[in-house]
Amino acid sequence: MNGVTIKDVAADAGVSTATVSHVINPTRYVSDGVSKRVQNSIDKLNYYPNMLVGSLKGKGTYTIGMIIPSITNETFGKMAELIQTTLFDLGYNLIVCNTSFDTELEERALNTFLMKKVDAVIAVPANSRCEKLEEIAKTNTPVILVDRILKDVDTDTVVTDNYKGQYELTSYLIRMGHKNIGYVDRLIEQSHSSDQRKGYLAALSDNGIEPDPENIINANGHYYKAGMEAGHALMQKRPLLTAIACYYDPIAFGVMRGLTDLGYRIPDDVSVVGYDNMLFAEATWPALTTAEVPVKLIAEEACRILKLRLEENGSKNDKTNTIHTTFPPALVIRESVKRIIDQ
Amino acid sequence: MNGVTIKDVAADAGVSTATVSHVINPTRYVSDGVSKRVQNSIDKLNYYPNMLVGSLKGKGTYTIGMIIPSITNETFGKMAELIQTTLFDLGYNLIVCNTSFDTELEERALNTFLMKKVDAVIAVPANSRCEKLEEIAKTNTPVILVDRILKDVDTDTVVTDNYKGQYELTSYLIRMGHKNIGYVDRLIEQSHSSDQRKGYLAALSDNGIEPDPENIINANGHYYKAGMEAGHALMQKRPLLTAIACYYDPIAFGVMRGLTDLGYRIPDDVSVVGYDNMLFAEATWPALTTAEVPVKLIAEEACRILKLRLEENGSKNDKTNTIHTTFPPALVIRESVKRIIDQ
DNA sequence: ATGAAAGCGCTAACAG
DNA sequence: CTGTTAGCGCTTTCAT
Repeated sequence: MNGVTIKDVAADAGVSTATVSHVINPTRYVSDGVSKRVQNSIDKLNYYPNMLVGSLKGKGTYTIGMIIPSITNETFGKMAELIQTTLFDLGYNLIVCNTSFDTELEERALNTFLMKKVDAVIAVPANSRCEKLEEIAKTNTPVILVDRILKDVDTDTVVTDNYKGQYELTSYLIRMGHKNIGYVDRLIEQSHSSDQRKGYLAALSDNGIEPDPENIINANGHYYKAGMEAGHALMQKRPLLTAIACYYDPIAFGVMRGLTDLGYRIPDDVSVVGYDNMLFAEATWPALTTAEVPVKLIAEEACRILKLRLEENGSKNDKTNTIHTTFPPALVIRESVKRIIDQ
Repeated sequence: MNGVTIKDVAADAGVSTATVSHVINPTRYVSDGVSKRVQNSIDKLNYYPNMLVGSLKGKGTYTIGMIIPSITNETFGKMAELIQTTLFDLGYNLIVCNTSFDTELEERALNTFLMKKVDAVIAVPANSRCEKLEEIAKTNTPVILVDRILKDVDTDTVVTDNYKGQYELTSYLIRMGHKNIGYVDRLIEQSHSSDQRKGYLAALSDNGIEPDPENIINANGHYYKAGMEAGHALMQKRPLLTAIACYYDPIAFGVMRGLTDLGYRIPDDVSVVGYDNMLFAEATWPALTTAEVPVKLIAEEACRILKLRLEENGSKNDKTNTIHTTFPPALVIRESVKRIIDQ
């Protein structure tokens, strides 16, 4: 039976609740004998101090709220896990809410965070706007945006530089001698995806290659099948392409499969690169060259900032300016790109 | 600025805190005019009622604690996500703690659950024993075990029948004409893995095939590379095998890769089956025949039981007996098995 | 070296 | 129809 309170312990040990409190914390001297008696009662009764009460006394809840589109997504999942374990070490628990890109759900989740008095919010928002997050940001509850930025909100942000990631990947293709480089883009326009495409375009321009809109196609989904279709369609209308960059590993995998079905050999006839370095990218055939979102760095930085904000709130100092950290993805070179130029 | 309390609202609206409370909940009649005034103040001040206080008044925290080895694991991640979203609809939040199979971490997580007064615990325990969980199970905090069972604890359980899953998979191979069937097992002995191997062995015996211990090999890890090595080793010592069953999809993928390197064609020379139906199983070449853990059913059943227990606790009725549900995995037939017998 | 009691935010029983 | 107040579990002054 739970519901053992400090009173029960105090009664059992024959002391006041104050003394029990001081034994637990320990916030003032308690004689050895009394201390032991109290400990015994605690153990005997299976007493677990109610942390929620502390929040009534201005101590914070030691709970952080996190919204995320889906922990099932490999990148997001890793972030959530890393953040959770790091925060746990700092004495905080994480309430995670999956939003599946549903704005309404997102808002409801944030509302419960507010009612549960979370000490901070970590968000991978569904869209580029979120009123509730704007509202919370004005509050003294810290908000930290991860992997996605938000319009009209001034909060700390920790993001990937997808422009640079795709720029590097495309530049790599060019260094390997490719000039006719296709790009499979996502259908829905989001800030970070357009950054990625811009990186592809800029790399071409910067290397004296005129970008051709016809070399870009939109995949109809985020799954490998969409990649197969896109690969088919793109190669059929642009047979001279020697390389295809894709916004996402599963799409790249689909493109490889699709082109193989069409009789192309990868990478001998067509080189392919993905994006995200998902677990299976190492296991495709040929193994996929891609760019890796530095999830671990992002999670660590988010926690570092969080800790900072939490400490600031505790000491009632002036808030320092918002922090914006950007991490470039790392090029992961494997076997899906062929060098078609002499060294 | 947060920290707006019911008092602030009451003062702003010129009413008592009781009235504000009754407007929010709504638990007694409040005249239209007053009600509107209060609502206005609430909106104006951005008041969010403190849910944590309710728990002091015996209302529960509407928070559920979940321990899980790693949400990064595809199956566990799906479970956590499905459980979280379902519980959210029921008005509950989920505190997730990743234990990475660390018993000590698991215990600490459970301790904080107790101090945060979670209304229930959902656990995918790291091992077959967990004292803290035993302790909690004796309490009136419901404990629901998912995907793993625990010795010496009488709690509700929702698990997969891995014996049956592997039995079905192996029987399928036999129906397709295979008699020399290898098995790649995991290294570490855990209850559910031995079930799986037993299913393999039983399917052989029940079909008049004498199990041969030499046909079984232990993979040195859970990643595809371990599968490659195991595949090599197994085929080298048992060249007559026509099929290999693996305890886990990534291992099966590794076996396919490894055997392909050795010059075998899959499934023409050797058939391969995996286990878990991970996302990439559809995308391997050939697409992997495997068994799917019915994650959705498991999550739904876990939530159904949870709801039941929560309601019971509320109504102080007698606890009904513990519920033990088992779901069989579903056979997912794709292209990695060849029929070598006439219909 | 320890106890008594106020008070955190809110609800519900009691008053009017 | 609405207000007053005790009390949930705990911490923390203030007393002793």
